[in-house]
Amino acid sequence: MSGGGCNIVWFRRDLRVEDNPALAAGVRAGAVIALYVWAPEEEGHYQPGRVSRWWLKQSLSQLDSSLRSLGTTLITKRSTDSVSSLLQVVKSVGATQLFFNHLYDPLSLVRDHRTKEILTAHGVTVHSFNADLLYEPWEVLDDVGQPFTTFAGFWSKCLSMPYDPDSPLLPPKRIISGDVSLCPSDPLVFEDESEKGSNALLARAWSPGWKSADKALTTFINGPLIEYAKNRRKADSATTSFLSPHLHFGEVSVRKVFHLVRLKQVLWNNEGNQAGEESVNLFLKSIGLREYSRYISFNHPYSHEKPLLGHLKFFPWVIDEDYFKAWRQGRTGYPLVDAGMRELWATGWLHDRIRVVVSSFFVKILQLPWRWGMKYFWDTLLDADLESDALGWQYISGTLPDGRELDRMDNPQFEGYKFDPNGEFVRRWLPELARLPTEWIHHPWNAPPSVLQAAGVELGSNYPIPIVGIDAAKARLQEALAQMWQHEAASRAVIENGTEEGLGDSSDSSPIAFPQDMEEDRTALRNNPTTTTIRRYEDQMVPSMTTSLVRVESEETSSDLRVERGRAEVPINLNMDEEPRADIVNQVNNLQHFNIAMALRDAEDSTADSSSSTISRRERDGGVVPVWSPPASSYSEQYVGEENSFLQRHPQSHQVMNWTQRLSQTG
DNA sequence: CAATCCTTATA
DNA sequence: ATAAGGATT
Repeated sequence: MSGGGCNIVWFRRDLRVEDNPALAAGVRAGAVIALYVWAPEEEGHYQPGRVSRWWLKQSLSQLDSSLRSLGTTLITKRSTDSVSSLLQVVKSVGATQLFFNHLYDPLSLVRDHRTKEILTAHGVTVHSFNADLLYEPWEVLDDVGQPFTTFAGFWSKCLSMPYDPDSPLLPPKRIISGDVSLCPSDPLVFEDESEKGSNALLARAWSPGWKSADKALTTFINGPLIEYAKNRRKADSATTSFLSPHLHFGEVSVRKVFHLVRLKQVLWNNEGNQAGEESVNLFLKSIGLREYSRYISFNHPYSHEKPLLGHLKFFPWVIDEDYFKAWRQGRTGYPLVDAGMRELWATGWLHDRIRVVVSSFFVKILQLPWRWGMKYFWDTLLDADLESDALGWQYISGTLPDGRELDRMDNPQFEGYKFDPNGEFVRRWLPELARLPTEWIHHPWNAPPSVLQAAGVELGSNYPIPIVGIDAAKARLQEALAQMWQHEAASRAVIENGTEEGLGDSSDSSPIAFPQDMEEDRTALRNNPTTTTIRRYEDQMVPSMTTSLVRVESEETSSDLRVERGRAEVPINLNMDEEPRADIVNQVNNLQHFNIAMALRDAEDSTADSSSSTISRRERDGGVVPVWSPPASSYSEQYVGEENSFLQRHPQSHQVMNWTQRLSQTG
């Protein structure tokens, strides 16, 4: 087939052939070149982390084999600028049309707009589609045509739209391939040597790709779904859908999920099965939250950087990298928090409830800047998703109109008994506490010395004393909030008096920089752009000793226990018992090195001085990506309203809402 | 039946 | 924290 008049289908986070509107349209239009462009530098701070890249690699390879069975292959390009890569491919294959599916994160909104402009200017017809949502953000409006500002309103509107979400499309029967020889693929590198060991562990628990996505969906709908309402609150239950990473990469379409769940609901309804109703509603609600995260991102395209409710910008964050490190490494002294953070570290996964616990602890008890926590989630979660995570952290930080109040402090001890009443979750991830009776498992600092001794727990030695006491945290939070409101009022007064802005605002004119060890080494990257980003960010590595291994020893038990617990400890079924565990046995023997290694790492890390350099470096690098530069306009509104200037500077192709006025009425 | 206590959920 | 709903008296 000659390249003339062929169509490019640009895959991004829609790595599937089923229910893929862009692919379907491309196939209908004629010969297809299926393209994936890997340009992580475009994502700025939010380049995919180790586990995301691990996932992506396999998902792409499965997409490629699907495409091959349909008649073409996936062309991959390594790039630092998607749009110019697209142009190159257009030229080399002589394409006349481009098809892609919408994304709603701030960078994609801008990049896709630019793509449309530039390619159109080059005579290419660009078609874009909704493949990620039940309804496009601009379709879901209230009675007066404004976007909703609370989830409840948004979601009930979604559920009562006058038309159903589009039905899932079947995969194409056959794809007429464009001339792929005109456009050779670049090899894409998604992991470096240092990451291989950590990544090897992931494969025991997860299998990326649309096939597993479909399987996970069916398994969930036919199994755990009916009990979802009951079970979703248990910290370590394997009763959630485990669909989030699949959904993030678009391996299964949310519309398919929605339709199948709805079918089940109808079925249960006809059987008079009431139990299923609540479960279905709750599960669909979690799908709805994902929708809402896109909705928020579209309507507030700065929400990953800036709080939606402006007052939070006056919050006096505690800039303490030792706190931050203790949180990341699960050494805060609060067992539920620590267990969660160790699970995240070792597996890239965390139950939804525990995400709330650890992030709330982060913001309210440690009072670290929420963006640090969000960035860590982004770097370490298998289902890292900018829109969802931004929504989650803003919810926790009290900057959504309907989020939690910031002054409502959650107590990890009580939450522990709520979500992990028998302490099983804590014992699994904190083997050093394994022998502590349930009575004390969530507050070892209160346990009598004799109990601690019997359990082999030495507070301050093999398990930390709480790094911040609850009472102290409460006091500090009250103080911080008072200060925040005071500054907020002062700033508003300044504006109302018509005084020139700028007073007292200077410190907030740019977000608090990430600690330096969180930043990519861009120099290395620029010198060698074909490799993945080099990071000095060690938390992306599984600790040489994973907690599961510690457990094996501490419980001095045989392999069958390991197998049985291993099932629960990793989210998805796999046959751990078939694995020869020589590697693990080896590491178990090195158990004692675990804490030492950590201590050494701490010592090394403390030499790195974080802070100031980050921002200027970012500014210098601003040419490639539309870098977020916070506008210098006033703070007169309770809701941060400056994204209008963002939109003016970075226009979007999708319809843009004038929601600002609407928002300021709500607060 | 109303008042009160208790549980639960909270995007 | 608090509001709603359920259970209890």
